[in-house]
Amino acid sequence: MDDTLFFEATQAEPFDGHVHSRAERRDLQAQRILDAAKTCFVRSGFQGTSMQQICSEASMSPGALYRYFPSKESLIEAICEVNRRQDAETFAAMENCPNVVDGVVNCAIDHLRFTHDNGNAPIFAEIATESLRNESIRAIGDNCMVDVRHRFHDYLRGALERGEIDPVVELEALLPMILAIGQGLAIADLPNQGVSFDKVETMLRAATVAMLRPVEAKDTAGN
Amino acid sequence: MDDTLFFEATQAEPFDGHVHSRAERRDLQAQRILDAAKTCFVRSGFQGTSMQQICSEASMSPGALYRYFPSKESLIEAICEVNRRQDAETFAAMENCPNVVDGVVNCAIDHLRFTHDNGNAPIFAEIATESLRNESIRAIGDNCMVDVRHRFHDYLRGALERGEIDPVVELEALLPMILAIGQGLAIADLPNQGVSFDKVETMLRAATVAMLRPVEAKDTAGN
DNA sequence: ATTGTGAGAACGAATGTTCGCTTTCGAGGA
DNA sequence: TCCTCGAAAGCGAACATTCGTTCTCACAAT
Repeated sequence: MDDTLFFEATQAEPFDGHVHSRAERRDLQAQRILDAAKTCFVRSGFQGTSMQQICSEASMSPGALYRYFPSKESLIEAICEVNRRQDAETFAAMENCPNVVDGVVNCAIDHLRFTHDNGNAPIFAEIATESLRNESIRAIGDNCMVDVRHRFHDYLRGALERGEIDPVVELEALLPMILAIGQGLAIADLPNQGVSFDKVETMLRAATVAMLRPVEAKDTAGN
Repeated sequence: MDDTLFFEATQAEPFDGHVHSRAERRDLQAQRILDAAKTCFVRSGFQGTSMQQICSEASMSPGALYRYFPSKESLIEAICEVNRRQDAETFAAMENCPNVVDGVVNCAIDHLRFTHDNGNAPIFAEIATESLRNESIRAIGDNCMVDVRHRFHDYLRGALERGEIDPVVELEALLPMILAIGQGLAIADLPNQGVSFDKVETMLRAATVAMLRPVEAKDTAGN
C-alpha cells in the first residue's frame, strides 16, 4: 500500500488482543516523532531545524529517534509525503464535480481551508521553496505536483472537449496559471489576515470564470 | 541617503580623480560579495548556504569578507533590502497609470518580468517563506510588504473614490487577494515553464477585471 | 535467553566567527 | 621622484559551538 515510509506495520497482530501490540506501539511512536518534526519544521523550516530540537519536541533521545527514521532527510520526506497524500485526496474530490467552475473553485477552497486549519501554510511554502533547488525534496514535491497537475489537466481537458469551456482557452497556459494562483493563496493564508473564506471564494470564482470562460455559466456570482 | 548597509562611502573623493578611490573600491568589493551571496542563496537558500561557500563564490577569504559584513544575517538583510528597493521602484510606476486595471496588471507583469529576468524567483520564495517565521527577515519583508501594500491600497482606494471601480468591491479583501496572486505568480515563474508573458498578462487582465469590476472597462480584452 | 527499545555520551565534520599576521595602498615629507 | 609609515585590506589557520549520526550499554518484554 505504501512503501515510502520506514515504519510500516511489519506484522499484523498475531493472535492476542493486547491494548498495544508491538507494531501498534511502533506506529504510535513514529507518529509522535512526525508530529514533533512538523511542529519544528513549521517553526524553523527544514534546514533551520536540528535533530536535537525534534528530539526535545518529541521527548525522545537521539538514539531512540534514529530507530524509527534513519536520517533527517527521511523525516522531511515523510512530512512531504503526508502533505502529498492529503493534497491528492483534496483534488480527487474535484473530479466528481460536474460544473467546471464549481469543481475548480471548490477544490481550491477545500485546499485552502485544509491548509489553514492544519497550520500547514509554512510547510507548504517551505516545500514550494525547497522544491526550487533541493533535489530530493523536488522529487517528492514534483511527484505531488505532477499528480495534481495531471488530474487537473485531465479534468479541464474533459470539460473543454465536452464544450463546457470556450475552445479559445489554452490549457497549457491556463493550468500553470491556476496552480500558481492556488499556491499563492495557500501560502498567503488569507483567513489568517482576516479575510473570510467566503470572500476569497467569491473573488476566486469571479477570476476563475473570467479565465475559464465557461460557455454556460449558471450562477457564477450568486453562490 | 542609505543607512541600512554597512559599507557606505564614508568620504567623498577629496580632490584627485583616481580611477579607483578608496571608497569606490570598497563599494565594488561589497557589491562583489553581495553578488556571490545572491548566487549562493539562490542555489541553496539562506540557511543552506555557508559563509565558506559565499567566500569561495566571491574568491575571498573569511577574514576579508568579514571586513565588509559583520555577520551572515547582515548579508541576508542586505540582499532582502535590495529586493525591497527594486520592488518599491516597480510598484511606484503603477501610481502614474490612470486606468486602474492597466495599472494593476502592468505593475504585476513588470514585477514578474523583473523577477524572471534576474532569476529572483527562488529568493522571492525564500523571503516569503522565511518571513513566515524568522523575525529579523520578517522585519525587512514586512517593511517591504507594508510599503507595497500601502501604495497598492491608496491606489485602489483612489480609483474607488473616483468611481472607476464598482463600490461593491471590498478593498480589505481584494488587496490581500491581489497580493497573494502576485506572489504566487512570481514564485511560480511561469515563463520558466514555457508560458509567455503575453498569455499571463491576458489571463491576469481577465481575472483582474473580474475582481475589480471597473465601471467602464475600455479595452480589457484586446490589449 | 533473545529481542526490541531507549538513553545519552561520543564522534567527526561543518558551522559562523575571530585573531594574528602579512601585503598593499596612498598621502606627505625629503 | 623617491621614500616612509600608518592605515586599510586581505589571508588562512584556529576558535568554540553545533550539526547529524553512531555507539555502547542498560532496561523491558516476550
